[in-house]
Amino acid sequence: MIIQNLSKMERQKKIKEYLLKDPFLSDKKLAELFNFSVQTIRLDRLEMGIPEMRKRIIQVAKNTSSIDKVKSLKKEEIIGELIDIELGKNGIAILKTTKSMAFNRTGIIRSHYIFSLADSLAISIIDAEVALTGIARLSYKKPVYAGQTLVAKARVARKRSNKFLVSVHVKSNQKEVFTGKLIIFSVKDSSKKEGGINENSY
Amino acid sequence: MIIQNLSKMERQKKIKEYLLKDPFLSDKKLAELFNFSVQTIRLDRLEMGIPEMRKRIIQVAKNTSSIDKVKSLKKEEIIGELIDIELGKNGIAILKTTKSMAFNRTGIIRSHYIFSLADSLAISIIDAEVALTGIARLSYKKPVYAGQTLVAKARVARKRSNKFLVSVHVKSNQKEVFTGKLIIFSVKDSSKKEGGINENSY
DNA sequence: TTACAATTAATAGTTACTAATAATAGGTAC
DNA sequence: GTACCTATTATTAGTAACTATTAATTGTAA
Repeated sequence: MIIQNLSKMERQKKIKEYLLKDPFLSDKKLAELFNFSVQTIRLDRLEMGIPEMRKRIIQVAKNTSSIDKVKSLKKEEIIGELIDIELGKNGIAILKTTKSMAFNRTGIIRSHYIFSLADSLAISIIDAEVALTGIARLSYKKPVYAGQTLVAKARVARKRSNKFLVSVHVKSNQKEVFTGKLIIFSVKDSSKKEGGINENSY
Repeated sequence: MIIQNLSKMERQKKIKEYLLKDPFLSDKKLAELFNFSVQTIRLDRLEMGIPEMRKRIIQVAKNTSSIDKVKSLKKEEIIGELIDIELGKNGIAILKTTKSMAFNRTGIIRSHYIFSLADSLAISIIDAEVALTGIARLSYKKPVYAGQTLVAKARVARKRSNKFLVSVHVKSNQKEVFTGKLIIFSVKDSSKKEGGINENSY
């Protein structure tokens, strides 16, 4: 299954996607897959800041792959898939909706699935051992239908002592379907930061 | 000979132990740790049939990455039990919380389970074929611990055309743990429909 | 045609190995 | 003492999957 005739941007986007799905692909295999030279693939990786295969594998093994940085939630506790995170700042999670999340009759996703995505992402980005939701304001903009993929972006808008105001925007096909403002309380601080921002997530 | 054999055996045993704890150790690092040459470590690994570092890491990575990243809420887990309802007016639902709904570390129930209870109850008391949550204000008063039983009471506070303001109060042991105000939109009226009781959420 | 981006090639150096062979230190057996 | 044996260490050649750098080639648009 060789892919051809791709623009540079398209190729880079695809490389990203492929590596998110399968971090075990070497440059050589990618080159064969996309029918470009190994050097081109390497340049692409460099431009996108994606580390080499061996480092990616180590990340996966250590679970340093963004998910492990999360202290409040373990990976099984996160609804959706966490794809990028900067602790204390922001994060992105994706949820692929299915029929089982929807009302049978309409195929519309039940609101609490969307809230669950937003809420667990919001909690994930708090840099604390224990984080609890206190107050939330939710706004559902558009119905989401089973099969649509939701992209949630959360951002710490304000911090006062142990109180975090987190805003979450959920989109499907570039269109906003949900926004929420959550006030989250951190119960314990885990401030033994080990600087390394990014490389973990791409 | 015996003494040396013993030390060799001891070393190999230790290597095994070290690698079980930390599969990321290279031969070089092991050699430094045990103060033996890299070649000796290699021979030890060979004798014990332990693969090289990179292969060990791949094993670890494949194991951990096989974990299902997308965890969704199961129906039985969120629904709770609808114990009383007056369509268009009010309703009561009960949810027995379990460990699987809680943070492992603290045993505190994840907020979206409580919201799910409140939201699906609120939707179910709306006398409409399709009801969707539009806006919600949530307030978590107290942490709920796994094992506690939650009682949710929902009431239609106001109705304007297809817009319902529903307030939900959730208690555990007579104490309020959550309140929410939800604005729910009915999309179609079901007052004439047969079996007008909501399959929507319950 | 020139200019520039995109792509490919080529080269040297790295890590963490495998595989094979050889050298050395120490003891044992007769 | 010499032959033998084991454990250990060293050496060499070769591998995959890179990084980093420089250079050459191809394509395309002004």
